[in-house]
Amino acid sequence: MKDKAITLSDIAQKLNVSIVTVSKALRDHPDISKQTTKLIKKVSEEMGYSPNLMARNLSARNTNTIGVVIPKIAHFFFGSIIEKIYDVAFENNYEIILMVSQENAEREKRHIQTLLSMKVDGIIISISQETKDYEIFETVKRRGVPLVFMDRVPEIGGVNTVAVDDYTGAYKAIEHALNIGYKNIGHFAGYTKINIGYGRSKGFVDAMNDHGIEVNPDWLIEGGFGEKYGYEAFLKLYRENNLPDLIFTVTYPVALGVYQAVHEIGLRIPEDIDLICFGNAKMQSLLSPALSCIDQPTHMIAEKSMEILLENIRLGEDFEIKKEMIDTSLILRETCVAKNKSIPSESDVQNLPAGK
Amino acid sequence: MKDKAITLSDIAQKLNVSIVTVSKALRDHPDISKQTTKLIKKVSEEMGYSPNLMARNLSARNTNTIGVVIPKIAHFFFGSIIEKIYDVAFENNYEIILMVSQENAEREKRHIQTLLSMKVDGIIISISQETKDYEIFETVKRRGVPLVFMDRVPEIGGVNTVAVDDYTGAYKAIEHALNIGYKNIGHFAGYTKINIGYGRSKGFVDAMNDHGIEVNPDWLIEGGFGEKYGYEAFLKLYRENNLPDLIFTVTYPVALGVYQAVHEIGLRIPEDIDLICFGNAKMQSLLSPALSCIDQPTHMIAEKSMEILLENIRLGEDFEIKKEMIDTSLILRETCVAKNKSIPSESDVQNLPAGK
DNA sequence: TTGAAAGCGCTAACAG
DNA sequence: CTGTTAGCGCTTTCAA
Repeated sequence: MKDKAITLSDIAQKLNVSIVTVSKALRDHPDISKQTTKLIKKVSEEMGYSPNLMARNLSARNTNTIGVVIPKIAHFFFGSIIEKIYDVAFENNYEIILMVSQENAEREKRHIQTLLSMKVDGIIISISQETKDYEIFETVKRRGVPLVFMDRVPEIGGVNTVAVDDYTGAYKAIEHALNIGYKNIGHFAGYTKINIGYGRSKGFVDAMNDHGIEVNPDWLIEGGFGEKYGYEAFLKLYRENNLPDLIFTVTYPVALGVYQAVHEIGLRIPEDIDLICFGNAKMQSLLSPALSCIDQPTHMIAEKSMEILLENIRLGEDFEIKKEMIDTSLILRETCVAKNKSIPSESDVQNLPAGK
Repeated sequence: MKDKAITLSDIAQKLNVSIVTVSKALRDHPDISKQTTKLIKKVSEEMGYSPNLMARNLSARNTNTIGVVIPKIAHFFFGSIIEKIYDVAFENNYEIILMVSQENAEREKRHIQTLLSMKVDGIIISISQETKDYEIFETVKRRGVPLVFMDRVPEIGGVNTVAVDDYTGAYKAIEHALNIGYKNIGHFAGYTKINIGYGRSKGFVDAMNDHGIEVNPDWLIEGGFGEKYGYEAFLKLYRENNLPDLIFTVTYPVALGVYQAVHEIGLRIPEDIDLICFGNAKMQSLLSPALSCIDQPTHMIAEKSMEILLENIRLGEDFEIKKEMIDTSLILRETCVAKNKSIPSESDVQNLPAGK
């Protein structure tokens, strides 16, 4: 009933040539004459030949495949990065094997092992929020598999990294807030053990201190990068009757959690509590009030990561480690634009992306 | 410099046993004694062995790998489905090869061919909005590769499908709108050539007609499933000075496009124009006003699709084609709750998902 | 220009 | 219980 897949040998038999000839012809090897190449291609097309990649990759040394490991996928930041990675891979004739760690270090490790077993040509990874053991990354390096850390970068040397300038982004945002009159500023910091949490948190603290304001430790809360954490952290402060005037959140899901809590309690933004977050998503401009943020250009992160990885793959041993730093920009919408007033700013009206 | 990967033969040599013994031991084959199995496992662990999946899959007949093709990824609906698919795959020890067609039929076809070449054990696909040629799906069937169509389903027989009950969902939503007093209802219908567009559109038309209201053709606009289309369709009606009272959009991104346009123009929802859409996303409850919608349970779609596919893989020829229909539910928030009034409903306060 | 031989790393069938 | 023999489908020498 079901067709068996056509193999090189089927084609060879039909044409009374050797398997090798067919193999070469299909890959436009100069050994084979134009004429036979053409014939062979035509026939294999007719027969519905499709190469067995397992076999091809077993004898060849490269798979034209890139492994990508991310912590989450139903998340604008990663979704957007992934989309771009897929596009760049497609243009360069690479396949992507995407793995999702769900912020779980154990799972992440298994995924990397699987990628090694799959003989991917290179790996791009954004580590989980709980990853502490970097041994597996050493293994990857030892295997000679090109590796790029993206956004969430561990503290190990000799690896490619593409990171966002978290520190400066946070610093400038807080500086802006101070300039418009805020003093009582809190920070929902996520995990400060991960570079992104650390950089953003440090930017916050330094900006405060540089402006002669001491950080209130009650308002500096660690926890996670998701909504639930923002929701709970806000409720905690609210119950303690100890709200700052402005909260700077480490990611935008954390800010959404705050919105949610604020809505439920019946408070108002920005009158009762004002907000700004690290990370952009097009939905933020549709929130009410529209959420201001520090924008990380996801497509650039994706492009840079792919660019570095592909070059590393191409050059192999000759490649020199690259550390890329991506700049952020402050996008002011309707939050964090004036202390204790709800003045919609004249700021950037976000245009819709063209390709939708 | 770089370590070569350890193979079975390396382990065999070190232990003075045959390759086969090692191979069997590592897979807990009953042939091998507990003791040697234990020893072999210990040693290969120490040596850092990781199986070569290319080789394994070439000699075995299955790859424990599932191919998934979707039109977009940076989109709540698909992102959410994909996340769940990854989870279910992980639990069942399958790997996922995810391909993104970007709503492009040509690309979709190439992706499917690649998946066949990769010898995936099965394929789940949500077809692109422009897919017309179904020949490739026949090829998949002929190859005997289990196939499940998810959400967007082509009109061909003899295939597994997991679809949402678009018709009933749309019908009930419109019925609700009519009940609360709306008569001038428009519909941004996307592509009605695809099942989801067709079903939703038909539900809309039938509900209207069944309640004795004729559909105004000016208010029934086709175009696409993305924001840009919603944005432009609304502007078109606005410029023509021909707005209905309520617009039912085929997807939630289309509704977001409308929000965007409405904001820019300076109109208000729901006073000037009211909205309801097909498809839920947690951000909708944070919009102002919170957007009412017809909820499609993404996790159930993902689970059902995987369940059917895995069973089809397990049973092979003995499997009987399944057609699954997923029910929707109406979630009323702050739009489409009362004609020409902005009354926040007492409706479902959406709780946060636990696992975030 | 073509093809025969060898092998990529692994598994399945059989025999000892 | 263990190992020998044959491949899986393809590519890469190397000889004709």
